[in-house]
Amino acid sequence: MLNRVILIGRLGQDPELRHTNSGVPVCTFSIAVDRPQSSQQRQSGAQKITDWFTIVVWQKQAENAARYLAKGRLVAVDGRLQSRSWTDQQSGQKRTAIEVVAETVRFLERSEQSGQPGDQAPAGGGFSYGQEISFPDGENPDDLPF
Amino acid sequence: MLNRVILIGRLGQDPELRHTNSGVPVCTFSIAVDRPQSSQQRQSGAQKITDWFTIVVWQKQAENAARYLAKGRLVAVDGRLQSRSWTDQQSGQKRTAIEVVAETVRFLERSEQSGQPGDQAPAGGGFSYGQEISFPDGENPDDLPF
Amino acid sequence: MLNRVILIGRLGQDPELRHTNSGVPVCTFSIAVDRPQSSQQRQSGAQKITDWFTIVVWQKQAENAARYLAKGRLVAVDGRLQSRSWTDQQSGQKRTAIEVVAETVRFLERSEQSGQPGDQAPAGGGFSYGQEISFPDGENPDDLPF
Amino acid sequence: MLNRVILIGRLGQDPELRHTNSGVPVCTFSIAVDRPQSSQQRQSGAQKITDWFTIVVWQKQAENAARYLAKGRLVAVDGRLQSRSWTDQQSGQKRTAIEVVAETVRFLERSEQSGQPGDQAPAGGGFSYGQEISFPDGENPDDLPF
DNA sequence: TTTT
DNA sequence: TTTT
Repeated sequence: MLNRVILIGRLGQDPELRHTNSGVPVCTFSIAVDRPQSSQQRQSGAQKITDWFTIVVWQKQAENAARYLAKGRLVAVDGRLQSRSWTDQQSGQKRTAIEVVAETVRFLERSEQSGQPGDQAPAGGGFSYGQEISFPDGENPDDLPF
Repeated sequence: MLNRVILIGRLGQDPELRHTNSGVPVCTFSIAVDRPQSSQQRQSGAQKITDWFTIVVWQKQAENAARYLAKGRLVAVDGRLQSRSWTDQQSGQKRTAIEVVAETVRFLERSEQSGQPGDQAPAGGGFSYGQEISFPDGENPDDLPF
Repeated sequence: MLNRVILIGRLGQDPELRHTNSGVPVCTFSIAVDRPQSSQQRQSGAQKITDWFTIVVWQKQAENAARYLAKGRLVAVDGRLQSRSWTDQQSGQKRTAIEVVAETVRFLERSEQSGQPGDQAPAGGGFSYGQEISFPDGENPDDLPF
Repeated sequence: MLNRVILIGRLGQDPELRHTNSGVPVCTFSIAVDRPQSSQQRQSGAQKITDWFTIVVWQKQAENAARYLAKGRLVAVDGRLQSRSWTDQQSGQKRTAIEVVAETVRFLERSEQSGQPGDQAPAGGGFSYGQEISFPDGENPDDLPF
């Protein structure tokens, strides 16, 4: 009934852009979120614990994420948790994945440079540091293409 | 760096209480969270989609959750997302589970009656409708006992 | 850049429905949110502390809130914080109010009965317990009518 | 019963550190949070709308905030909303302020340099970019010293 | 009152 | 798999 997730973390890899059968863009990437350590833990040299989450964005912000985000970038994600179940073909076991479907993705660092040749911010400053990628879809008639 | 999840949903089964090797109580349960449907979807008779999430609570609130919650109860959970990875013994595959470690669990319905014989709210009203279960642990030296 | 608020509380009064000059419905109500008390505080008979917040909902959910909510009802609100400044006519002082603009409002209790004569849930179950009021506006060209 | 706020914004001024009568450190600062604009609004040259919020942090993180934050810095705040009422001495009117009591404050930008002479990060890297300020108090026996 |  |  209520379902809200907010995360700040860094992309572990460049984002991946796909399209549903009907052509709707979907972008996925994973982010690393460090678990808070007490100063005691830090001082004792305890190893840092990192949680990894899969983020899914749709439509326009999918395209923007694919264009402007890259491995290592820091982002803030505001969205909802979603569970997806399927039967593993190999083992016949039922498995479940949990992903964060982002409503908004905020870039928390200026991308000094495009990670890929040809990647350019639109003229006129259409896309810049700290800007909201756009707005969520919320209702996607199509299944995820993966 | 920032990791926050808020969910409202209903328990799919009675909660399970376990203890770590060092005796720390941990309670787990899963909740069903209905995905919002547009009124159009509702009217068209589209089937309701439900996401299932595993909730983990520690220490005192673990004991309280085990005592006062039961299948079907409505709760609000405020916590953080956590990923846990392991290698499946069967297939040798690496797998990951994502759980919500609750800081607070709120009961949103009066429990008309205890689900288990012997379950009683403490005298003096120590535990009542809409009350916070207690406070989070945040730093659990022990691994999950499962 | 990121702005998210989630509250669960009870209406202090019946909601008020107004309309902007261009006819857009806006509903406001205030909710009481109890501050968590430690069991120690409770046992020591410390008086309960309650925070009061103003909730603003727009458009369709404004109408629904006005129709189905009433003093005393328990709701979950997911939205964003907003500050509004004006100059007090009396004193000439600049003042600021902070409100929660709700994206979604969830009814956490079945409304056993309408609070007002004539208030009826639409036939066909269009509006029921635990349902999302509708979806947010997000962009309101008109100022608040108060 | 549930009360959660997450904000990302920039400090409008340097933070202020005070102490309660019993010596507990409290730090306050205000942050500017830009309201999202559609690209249409941006292109039409609509003026940016900014909401201002007061953040309150206690104890250790109060000291850290006072030491490491400064006007203009970008922070993520995770906390709870609080209302505070008092009677204005001038007018005799009852007034209310709403503040965000931060549980955690994250610095989202490297502070290239201390804003104040004498401000130095502790040797040994005790306090660095992207680190959590510390943990909240939650129960402050003393009133705010202002 | 901030910043890009 | 990230980053400081």
